[in-house]
This record gives sequence, structure tokens and C-alpha cells, in this order.
Amino acid sequence: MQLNSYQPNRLDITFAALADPTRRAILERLMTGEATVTELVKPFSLSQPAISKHLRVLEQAGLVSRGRDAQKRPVRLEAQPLAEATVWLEHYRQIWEANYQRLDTLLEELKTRSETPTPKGAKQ
Amino acid sequence: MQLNSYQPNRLDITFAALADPTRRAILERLMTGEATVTELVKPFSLSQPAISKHLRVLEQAGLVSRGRDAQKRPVRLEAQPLAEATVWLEHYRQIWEANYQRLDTLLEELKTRSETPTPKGAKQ
DNA sequence: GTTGTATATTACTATTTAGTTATGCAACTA
DNA sequence: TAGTTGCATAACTAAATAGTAATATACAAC
Repeated sequence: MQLNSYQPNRLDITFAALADPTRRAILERLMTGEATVTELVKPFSLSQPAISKHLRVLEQAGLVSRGRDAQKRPVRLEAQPLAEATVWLEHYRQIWEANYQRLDTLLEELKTRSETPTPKGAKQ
Repeated sequence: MQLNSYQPNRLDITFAALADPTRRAILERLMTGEATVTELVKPFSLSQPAISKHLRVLEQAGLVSRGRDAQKRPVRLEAQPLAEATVWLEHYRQIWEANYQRLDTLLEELKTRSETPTPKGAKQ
């Protein structure tokens, strides 16, 4: 958005965070419970700072939160933004499906109607 | 992903497409039915090429498809990727909530158990 | 055939993103 | 106190993104 600096909202940030496969993998790992940064680094062929960066993105999206245990900074999942994103998706998907349904029945209606003598531009 | 060129998968592309507020607004508009490009440009203070670009992103994500009507290229919503994204979110959200629930009931259980004189690591 | 309308494409710019290596720092451990 | 562990931060680079203005194309209408 070049000039006119746009303030990204919650949904922007959540979806952007979810758009990266590494970050989704981190979330999946966290489904099984808390993890430290080094534990999260292990499964990936990425540097520790790279993972720390991803964690920052996830944290800013509110998708994870951090604790403190000596020099460790355990990461745990926070599900609320996932819930919000789901609500958005579900809402619009359902509206669409309702419309689709309506279109479907409309087409059905038109088809049966065309079986009776059709006026208009009918090539018949 | 710098070198080692990573092929973005469906979920990457879908979430990335949904991360932009303009694109979400376009999808919302399309919930009310098909629209031409110029119709989609109107509500925004963006140039026509900018909207065309957004449409390309949405199309590549499979979230919209295009028709043809003379020089117009009507855009309509396709809901399947929305469904897939919803499935992902719902899946992980539910796992998380299950864990959360389990932790909750576990804590509850521990609390009530501690009211009877239960010996330490007692399996009863 | 000229003009107008709807959209795509091109060429360019600024910003953001995802990665790297190197370094810093806090807290535990011997 | 010296070394080690766990993580963050800094400085940099390459690539992707979101926008622009200008131009091209394709069809319609006169």
C-alpha cells in the first residue's frame, strides 16, 4: 500500500501468519504441547534466528504466547485467532453455499418452466 | 525460501490470498453475485490494474473464476478453497480445544482429588 | 473504419518478507 | 569466575508484493 500507510487488522495478520508452511508446521507441532525454541528448530533445516523470526510473527498474530523458564522461552499455542479466522471463513462460505443452492434451484425451476411454451427470444 | 525454490501449496496460496483486505473485500462483494472488473474497481480508491492484479491472485488461488461476456470478464466466487482452509483451521482448532479441555478437567480432577488425603504418586 | 469501452500487460518503484551469518546477553553449571 | 546453553538482535541480501502510469488488445457500436 505504498504511501497512505495502511494499518493491518487482526484478520490480515492472522491469515498472513498462516500463509507460511513453516509457521503452520510450528503450530501443528505446538498442538502436542509447549516447546522451546531449540526444540522447534530441530525438525527444520533452518537457522535458529529464522525460527525465532517466525515465532515473532506468530506471537504478533496472537497465535502463540511465550513463557519463561530459566533461559528457555517456552512457546505455547493460543487458539483464539484461529477461531476468529474460522468464523470469517465459515460465514462467507455458508453465504456462498446458500447462494449456490439458490442458483441451483433457480436453474431447476427455469428448466421445468421451459417445458411449457416459452416466449421471449426462444428459438424453440 | 531464497534458494532451494519451494513450491507453494494450495493452503499457502489460499491463506496468502485471504491475507489482503482488498481481496477479502472483493470476495465479500462477490458473495452478492457475479461482478465485472469495473464494478469491482468502483468501491476502491485503487487503479484498475491494481484490482486486475488482485483478481489474478484470487484466480490463482482458485477462489474466483472468470467468464466472458463480450468485452467483459465477469468474476464469480468459487468456494472450495474456502472450504479447504476452513477444514484446516477447524481441525487444528478442535485439537487444541480438546487439549485445553483435557488440561482443564485434569486440573479440576487434581483439585478435587487433593481434598481427600491422597498419597503422592498414588495410582490408588 | 473510427471511436469507445472493458480489461490485460508492461515497465517501473517502494516496501515487506524470509532467509543468512555474526554477535550479544542472560542465566545456568562446573 | 569461566564456560556453556538458549535465545534475541543486528546487518545484510534476494525475492516477492502491492502499487503506479502508460500502453496494448479485443470487442461493440456507430
